[in-house]
Amino acid sequence: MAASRSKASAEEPNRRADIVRAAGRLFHEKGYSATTIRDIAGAVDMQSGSPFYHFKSKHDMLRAVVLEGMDTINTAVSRAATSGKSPRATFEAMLRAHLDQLLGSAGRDFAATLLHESRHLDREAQAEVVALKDGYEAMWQQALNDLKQAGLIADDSPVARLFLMGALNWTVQWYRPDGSRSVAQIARQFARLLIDDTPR
Amino acid sequence: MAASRSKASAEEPNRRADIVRAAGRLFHEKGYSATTIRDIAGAVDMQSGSPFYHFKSKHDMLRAVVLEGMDTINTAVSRAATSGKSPRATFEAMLRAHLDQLLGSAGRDFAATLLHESRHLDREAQAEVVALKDGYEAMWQQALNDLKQAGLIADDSPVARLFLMGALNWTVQWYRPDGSRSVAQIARQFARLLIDDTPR
DNA sequence: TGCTACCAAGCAAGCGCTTGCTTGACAAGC
DNA sequence: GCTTGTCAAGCAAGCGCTTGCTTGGTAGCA
Repeated sequence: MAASRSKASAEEPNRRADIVRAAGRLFHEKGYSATTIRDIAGAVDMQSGSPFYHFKSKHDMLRAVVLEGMDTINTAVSRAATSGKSPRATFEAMLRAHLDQLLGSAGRDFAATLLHESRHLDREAQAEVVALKDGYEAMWQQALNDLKQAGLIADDSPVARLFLMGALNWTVQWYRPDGSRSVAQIARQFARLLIDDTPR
Repeated sequence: MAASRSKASAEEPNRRADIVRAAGRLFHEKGYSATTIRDIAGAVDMQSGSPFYHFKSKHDMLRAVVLEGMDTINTAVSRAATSGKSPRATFEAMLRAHLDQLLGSAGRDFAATLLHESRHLDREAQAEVVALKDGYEAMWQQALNDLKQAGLIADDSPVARLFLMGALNWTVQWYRPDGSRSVAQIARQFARLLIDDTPR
């Protein structure tokens, strides 16, 4: 979104974006079903009926949050994937980008909601998300293929990709911003776990 | 569970267990908040007030489901861990046991609810689960330490363990029983991704 | 007779969402 | 310069329904 609008100044209120942000945070914290319209409205100092001026339903709010998550993570990882570095460096940059979106304060709530609450979307919106996700995962599959071609990994099968995506996405469950490990450190260590570049 | 009761015959009705099973399935399918007491009661042919004879609240049902999940997966993996085989074989047996509980028809719903709905427990029950989970993860940490000692992996740090647990637990999101890969095949491939036993 | 396991009915609270109306900003007409 | 009309962005109230849970009663068995 945000792209269809020409000016994105911080001056204008843009309450719609406020609602999406608040909804994202609450969906992430409490889950979609346990979050009420009154929670969301209260978080942006509105009456409980007012968000429906901007969204036609609660499902529609979820859709906005999930698509925002899909878009930002896709953009960030695409940029890393096409940075034109070596397969190994490209791969680690992709890891860092993915984890940044998932764990960083910027889009954390959107990405987490995307991962955990998408099933509450109606069939139509769900298909929309699946299509975007397929494209996203194809990008990772390509990265693994490149690593294999370069002789850096032994297995670039789809299961290997799912293995990796699982390890990445599960970080949401245990990563703490105030912990001892930075996102970049985790990305590097994950790369090392898959790529055996120490001669022996 | 099932241990605190002496007889576990299939003859006696044992409606309480029926409720736990139905609740587990529904919590897994729709999520805790989106599942109603009426859903659960209906699934076992009861009126909506009747489950409260067996459980004092909906939270209590969730607690029963989650503890059942924790218990069965812990038991299964413990048995694999102490089977006295080589570190490599033990490890793969543990992978298979974990994935069996997570993906097999037996305890799938319990395990999945444990993974995704635990946050809806009250603080008290949550602490109970965390304590059990810490013990469970320590078992995996030990397995990684053994692999490192045997020279089969390069990294046995906690991050490596979290990496592995993530890959394992994420299988819930993509595994399909009617798919082309069996659980045992996935376990083997996962082991190969971490252990480099092909000489080169 | 007493206990287990349940039903039938319903309560209070909270749910998503709708409705009719207000308010401030801005532009056009005179 | 003042009125008039339009519009976006809400507010205040509440509707119909669902929620988790309670209660009084009772059939069946020991």
